[in-house]
Amino acid sequence: MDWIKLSELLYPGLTETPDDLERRYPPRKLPEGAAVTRLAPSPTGFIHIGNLYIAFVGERVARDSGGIYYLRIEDTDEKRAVEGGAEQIVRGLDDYGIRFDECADRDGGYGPYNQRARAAIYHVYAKDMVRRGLAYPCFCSEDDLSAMRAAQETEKANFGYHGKWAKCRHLPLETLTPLLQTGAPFVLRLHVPQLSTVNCQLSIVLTDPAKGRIEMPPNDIDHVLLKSDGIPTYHFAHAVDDHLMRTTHVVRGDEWIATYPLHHMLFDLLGFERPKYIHVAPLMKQDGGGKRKLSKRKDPECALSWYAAQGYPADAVREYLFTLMNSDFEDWRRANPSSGIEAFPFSPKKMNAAGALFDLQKLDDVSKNAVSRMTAEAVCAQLTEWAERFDPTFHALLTRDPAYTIKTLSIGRGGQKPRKDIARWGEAKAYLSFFFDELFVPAPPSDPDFCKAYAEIYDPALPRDEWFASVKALGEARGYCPDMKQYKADSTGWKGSVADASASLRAAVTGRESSPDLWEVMQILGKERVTGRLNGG
RNA sequence: GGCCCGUUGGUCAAGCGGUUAAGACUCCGCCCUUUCACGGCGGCAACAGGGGUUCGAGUCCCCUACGGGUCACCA
Repeated sequence: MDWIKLSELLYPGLTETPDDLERRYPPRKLPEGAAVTRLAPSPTGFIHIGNLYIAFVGERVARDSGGIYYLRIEDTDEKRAVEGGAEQIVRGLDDYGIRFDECADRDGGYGPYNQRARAAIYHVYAKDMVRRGLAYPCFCSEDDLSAMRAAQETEKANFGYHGKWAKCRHLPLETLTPLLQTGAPFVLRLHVPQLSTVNCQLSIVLTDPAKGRIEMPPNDIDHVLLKSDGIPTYHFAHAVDDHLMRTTHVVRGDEWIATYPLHHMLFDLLGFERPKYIHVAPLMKQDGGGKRKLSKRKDPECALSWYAAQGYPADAVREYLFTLMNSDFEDWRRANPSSGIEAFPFSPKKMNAAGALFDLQKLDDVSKNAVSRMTAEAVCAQLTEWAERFDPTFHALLTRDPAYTIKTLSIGRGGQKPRKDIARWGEAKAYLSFFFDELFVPAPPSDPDFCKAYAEIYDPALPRDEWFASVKALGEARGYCPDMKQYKADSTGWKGSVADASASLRAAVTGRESSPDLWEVMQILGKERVTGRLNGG
């Protein structure tokens, strides 16, 4: 076979060489040990919570080493591309503090950062591989391939385009030439060389900080390198791009482990130095007795947009994801409650090899803690922003008197033991309802007479202690024991305890069994509204 | 079916040949307390099963079971 001739037939007039590209994209000038990592999503516009999880890993590996974190859009599949999808991804990740040093509109000298725009680059390597007899055109149709697959199943052979099944592998130039001249569609396949030429390896080894040492048989499949539209498959693009963009650490989902032997072979054949790999296990979901991968179709919490709609603060989602990434994160956070997350000593080695089950209950807890550490002003700002998007009616109430709103959010905040009432902004409306007459839902108090009597003597000028005393005194006169210990020891003769008396007041004023500190609630509400509600109005 | 990976309480998990097998979430109880919370203390609850190796195994090896991934002109 005259491979040079074939390469000219395939890519006439293409004169650029791999060496030219080496010169155009020289090694980065970075300090020793600086890692270059990337996020490489498809521009579907949909961000999976797992994408964010992987993004954090890559971002931390780059940042912690003083390296580069960049975004490459893998738009090689037309069917999946969505208008504006790439921008949505950048914006969505930005909300969670993910920033890219390089991306489509911030070229760091290694672009373009969209794979479709790199077609000419891939063709240089494609032509070079054909010249070296490492790639060939394949004219098999979809039907041919499914027939092959069916035959392999009956013969119990390994699936895939390899060995005797690779029909187009040995087509002579005389057959190829007319086909190509008539413009018959073809894909370019890898021509797997004799194993002996690939360092005689009987097995290849992947060493991964998260997964340990994995040994696998070498690739023997003639995988597709370029699709019929001339755009590469993931595998070929991965090798070319991550080499040319000088990626040092490939952070990706562990579903790629199975194709690692192919990637290993591609890097070797192309003469590229292989990067390090960090394969991240998927986030799982409890499903009946077992667990499965979080699914875009079945699980709403799979989408990053869901967290925004629920009103989970971005910080909380990030904190939770970090607890899944490195299990000592929680201990670190307890010891360093106010440190920025970048101070946490993240390590890929500490990641679990198996997929972690995503637990919304735990997220709520983490989120409550995160919210409890925020100032009232910060809570107000985020809540208002959330409501503007997702609950306009509530937004109108919150912004009617911002100072008032901040007061309602200040109760029990800022001390050593802050309250933990809210996990997500979507819960805030119910939590704050009694502060707004439009939302207030009255509940009948257990002792309306007591409430009315208390309305007579309520004095907002009283400081908290004296206010307590006045509740106790009136309660005692009406049969409520003022001393909890005494009441617990012997309740005979009492209508209830001062706790019951308070509960009655709380019900009248807030319409609920539980609320923040009643004295402060009353202070904020003002005498008129308090006495009105105590009187059943 | 082939090839890989995984399996410690309901969940997240520490553990790196000798531990009373940490800690966190959930749930329950008690304490604190004017209430609601917060907080404190305590409780329930685990090494998938079977064989080895070893004085000794959650930790090393093998087998089985179960779970996951992959085997596209998708990434």
